[in-house]
Order: sequence, then structure tokens, then C-alpha cells
Amino acid sequence: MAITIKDVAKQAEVSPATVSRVIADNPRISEKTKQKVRETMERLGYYPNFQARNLVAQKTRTIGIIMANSTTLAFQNPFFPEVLRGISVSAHHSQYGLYLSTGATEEEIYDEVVAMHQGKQVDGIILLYSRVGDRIMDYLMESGLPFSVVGRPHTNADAVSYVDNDNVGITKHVMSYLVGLGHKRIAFIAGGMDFVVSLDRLKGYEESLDESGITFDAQYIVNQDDMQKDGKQAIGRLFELAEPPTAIVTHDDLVAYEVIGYLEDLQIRVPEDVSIIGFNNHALSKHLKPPLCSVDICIYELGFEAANLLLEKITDEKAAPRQITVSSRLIERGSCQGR
Amino acid sequence: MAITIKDVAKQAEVSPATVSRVIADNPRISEKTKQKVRETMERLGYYPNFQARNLVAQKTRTIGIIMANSTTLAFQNPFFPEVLRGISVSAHHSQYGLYLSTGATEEEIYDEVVAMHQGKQVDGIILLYSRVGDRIMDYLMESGLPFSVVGRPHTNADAVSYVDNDNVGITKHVMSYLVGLGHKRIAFIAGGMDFVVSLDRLKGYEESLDESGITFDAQYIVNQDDMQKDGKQAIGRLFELAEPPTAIVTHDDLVAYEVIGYLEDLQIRVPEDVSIIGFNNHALSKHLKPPLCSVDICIYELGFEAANLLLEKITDEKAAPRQITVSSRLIERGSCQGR
DNA sequence: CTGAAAGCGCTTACAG
DNA sequence: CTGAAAGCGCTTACAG
Repeated sequence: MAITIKDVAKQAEVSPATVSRVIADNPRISEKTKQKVRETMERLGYYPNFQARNLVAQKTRTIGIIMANSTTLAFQNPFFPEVLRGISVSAHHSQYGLYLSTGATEEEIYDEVVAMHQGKQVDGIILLYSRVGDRIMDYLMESGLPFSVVGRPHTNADAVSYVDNDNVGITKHVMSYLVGLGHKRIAFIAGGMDFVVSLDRLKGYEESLDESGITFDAQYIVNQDDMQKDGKQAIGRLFELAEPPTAIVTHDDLVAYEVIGYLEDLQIRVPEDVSIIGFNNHALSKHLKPPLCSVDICIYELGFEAANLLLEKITDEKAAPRQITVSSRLIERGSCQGR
Repeated sequence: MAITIKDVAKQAEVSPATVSRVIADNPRISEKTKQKVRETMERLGYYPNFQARNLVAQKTRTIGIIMANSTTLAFQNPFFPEVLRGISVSAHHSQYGLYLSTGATEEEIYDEVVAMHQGKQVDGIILLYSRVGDRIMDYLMESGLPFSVVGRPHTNADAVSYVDNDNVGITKHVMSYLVGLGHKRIAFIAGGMDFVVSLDRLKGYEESLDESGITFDAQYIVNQDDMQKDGKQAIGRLFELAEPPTAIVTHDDLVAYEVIGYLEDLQIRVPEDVSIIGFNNHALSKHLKPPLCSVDICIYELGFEAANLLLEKITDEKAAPRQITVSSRLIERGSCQGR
């Protein structure tokens, strides 16, 4: 089949061991021999077989990436490609490859993680999400396989290397911005409550109300399920309340766009009647009319740093777990107005 | 380290070869022995080492995915995650893993393709794009490595397995829809002209004009560079023409959204003054005001079928190249109006 | 400075 | 029905 180290050895009239050492640029090999061997490799078009090399080296130079099972909207969401781009740059820089999970259900994904680990397919894993009571996280903790997480683990966070935004803090900032504009009835369109990021943001929401002396009212919370089942109805209900909200915070710009559509149907004007803020600062948000106020959570950096953390653990077995907080900031645009 | 086939063999008091055969469920092994070995594997927590297995099997059960170097907008675009989802489902079904390119420049990507092939890291490759005079495509053609392409190759298409929409046809359909509505001056916001898909759509545009007896006017064509450099100016120029367009076809919904933003700045109403159509039928397009008319190109199917084609070639060395045309359809919505 | 040998963890003809 | 041996393509102590 392909040219092996043996073929090169024979042609160059040295032993396979010597060829291997030339590839590794071992200093104990004479320059003369190196020249000869390299020339032969060149001539024969030799290329090392990574599988064989990895088998003896007991490593793969590959990172496994585990993504949550893909609901349609999650996939339309630019989070995934952007975080992947960040990971990609870091991995490529350190000459690591990327291996992707393909499972659709939690069960399948779990099996893949086990296969990646036990089957020695990857040197470490990046978990692209953090959810409450996640079997996969538990498995990783016990496995001894290096891993890092995008998002704060719900339990045992100190023992894990992860990147995250200050979700409580940024949400409080968003809220105090709205309160500062004179809003008191603020609706909150939350992400899935099994995700820690959603819990943190809800916590920020509640703490902020508390500090502003506004009573929490569960009627202003719209959960993910209601939104997905019938978004139009969920938004409609908000505005049938005796005291409808004057501002809406959504967990994602795309959701904000959708909400804006429903508001137009209801003849509710943005920002005159209702202010609205999204998260993730989608590329289009600045082009909307009015431009959408949004929180930039620096998705690229989240990916980039998650990969860095993982590579740190892979390189140094006993590196202590580290946590990185990636900055986030509110971008004020026309979709919010004082009252 | 980990449990190997030898450990199992020793414990079960059989030879490693027998354990291997039990794993492969070889019918020549007695049920009794199988029971005993399986029990031991279970007890010891044995898991096969894929690297070792792949080395002897001379295959990897892994598919390499090559994406074009990621300009920011390309990554915001839902095309990538959606096509990946399609690939993912097919690959997972056949128990293949996904290995992703990480290179940023064409040079880096080329090197990765060579490494994937020569280093025996993948059994085949899916090229997620087709561009004119692409070195990577040339390399793949000569390599003998199974591959498939999303998009019609610019040359030697018959020799390649690929999936594509009928881009000429669907664009003609879009155009005749607009012409049927009474439009004669139709602008065309094109994708990058190094991509075959863009060439095909432009061809459809021109052919349609021709058939409708409308003279082609290059002033109505906005190319990718102008759009990226200063989209607002590019659109502004269209409407400074003595005869400004009454309809705009854009190569992507996100670009359409952007254009709509500029039109609002120019006090040009959609659809009253100008009709607009996008491609890719983004999840949000139906929520826009007015809802955006768009072409659904079935991105998921493109990915799914590209993976199927590749797996066909991997499984059967001498499978003839096959081409699959994935359907596409115009979804009429409020952003277009007769005149 | 270089080579022969053993081994990474598996599979698969070849024997019996 | 099962085992001993060779081999996938590489690396790395151990000798010399």
C-alpha cells in the first residue's frame, strides 16, 4: 500500500529505527544520515501513519467536542459555529485535531463520550454546555480524562476547568439599565432551565429586582417550553396581564427577533411601548429597525479559552483546575427607551 | 494502564485471539466460551482500543469534514451547522465519527487534507463547498481517497460524487416569479464569484432575463466584495441609478435582512417600493415584517446526502460517482408584491 | 552514532 | 472450536 518507514529504511540503507529518529529529529543522528534519509523520504513521498504513531505514543492529538443534542433552534443559533471557531483556532495552533460528537439523544452522546475515552480516540474533551445533573459531566469527573466545559458546572465547579461569563452579574447590569430607564415591569424570556446559564441569569434577574425594591412576579417569566410550543401565545399572554411588561429581556437575539414579530402583530411598538434586549449580539442585530440592544458574551473567546484550558490539562497531567471568566457587555441600541 | 484484550484473555483462560473473535461475534466460537468471555469483559470493564483496531483494519471509521476558511459572516450563517447536522445524522447512523478541519487559510486547509489522507486519519472526506480552480479538489481527485462534495465541481463534475441544488433552475424560477409580478429591473446581490453556486445562480439570473426579453444590465449586480466593504453604500448606489431596481434577489436571507435595514434608512418601503427575496429560508424569515420571501435549499438534506454518497464510496471501492440534486423551492411571503 | 528487538493493542490467516 | 504466530506501522529502551 502506502510507503512505510520500512520502505524508506531499505532505500536509504539504514534501519527503521534510524528513520524514526530522523522524523523525530533526534540529535544523536548524524547530519549526514539525516540528509540521506530525508532525501529518500522526499523521493518516495513518505508520510507518517498517525494511527501507528498514536498507538505507541498512547495519545491522539485530538480533542473531542460534545455538543448538546441539537434542537432545531439551537442549531440555527450562531453560538455553536462561533464557539467552534474559537476552539478551532486554539486547537490548530497547538496542532490538535477536532473530533465531533454526532449523537442525537443524551443516551447516544453518553455512549460516544465513553467510546472517545475508553476507545482512546481523543486526548481530552470539551463539553459545550453545562446542565443540571448531567450524567456526562459526572462520567467525565470520574474518568480521569482531561476535559473543560463552556459554562459553570452546577456542582463541584472548583474541581473543573471551565470558562463562563459572569451571567449573574451581566444580567443584573442589564436589569439595572432597564430600571434606570424607568422600567418596573420587566418580562424575562428564559432559556432551558436545565442549563446552568439560564439559572444564573434568572438569579441575576431576581437579585436585581430585589435590590431595586421591585417585587418578583412569576407571571413575567416565560419559559423555554412555552416559547417553543407556541411563542405567539406565550407573548400574547404577557400583554393580557392587568399590568403588562414595559420591557422584555430575552436569552437570545434570535428569540428577540421572533418576539418583535409577535409584538408587531399585537400592534405593540418597540421601543415606544416596550423595550427589548437580547443576548449574543447577533451580526444582524445592529441592522434591525430599531437596532436591537444586546449583550455581547464573546462566544469566540469562550471557545478559545475552553480549548486553552483543556490543552493545559492535557499537557500537564497535574495542572490544577482553572476557571476563566470571559467578559460580557451590554451594547445599548435603539430597542430600549426610557419612560 | 487500561484493560486490554490480554487481561481479559488471562482472566477468562482463553487466548487473546478468542477474545478478539468474541468481540467480533465470530460464529465459530462456542456459545459457552462467548458467555465466559463476555462475562469477563463485563467484569473487568474491558473496552476495545480503537486505535489498535484501526491500525490493523487499515481504516478509521472517521469522516473528515473540510469547511471553507471562515469569514465572520460565513460562520454566522446557519448553513454550516445545518449541513453538519445532516452529515452528523448519516454518519452516526453508520457509526462513523466526524473529524473537522481547523485551518484558517487555504494553505493550512490543504495541508490538513494531505495529513488526513496520508496520515490515515480518515476514511474519506466531505468538501463543504465547491469553488473554481480549487487545489484541494484537485488533490482529492488525484489522491484516490473517497470524497464527496456539497456543490457541483467546476470541472470534471461527472467523475465526482456530489450533491447540489439545481441552482440555475431555482434562480430562473425566482426570476420568473418576479417577472410575473411585473418586475423588469431586478437587482442581484451575488455571493463570492469563486464559488460555483454563485456562478450558477448568476447564470440562472442571466438566462431568465434573456428568456423574458429583458436586457442584462451589470449595474444591477452587486458583488460580494462591495457588499462586505460597505454594504450600505453598495445598496445606496443601486437607488441612485436613473432607473433603480424594483426587486432585489440576495444570495442569503441574512444579507436580505441587512439590505432591508439599508432600505429603511433610504426610506424605501418593502414591498411597496421594492420586492426582496433571499435564499436559505432562515428560521426567522417568516417572523420578519413583512415576512421574507426565500428559497429553501434543504441544507440538512444536502449534508445528509453528501454523507450518504461518501459512505457509499467508502463501503464500495468501485462504486461509480453519483450526483444527487436536492430539491429547492421558493417560499412566497409578503416581501414581494406585484406592480 | 546506529541497529536489533520488543512492544503499543489489536486481527486474521494458518494449523490442528 | 481454539490457539500460536505474524503483522498493522510506528517508537524506544537497550546494546554496542
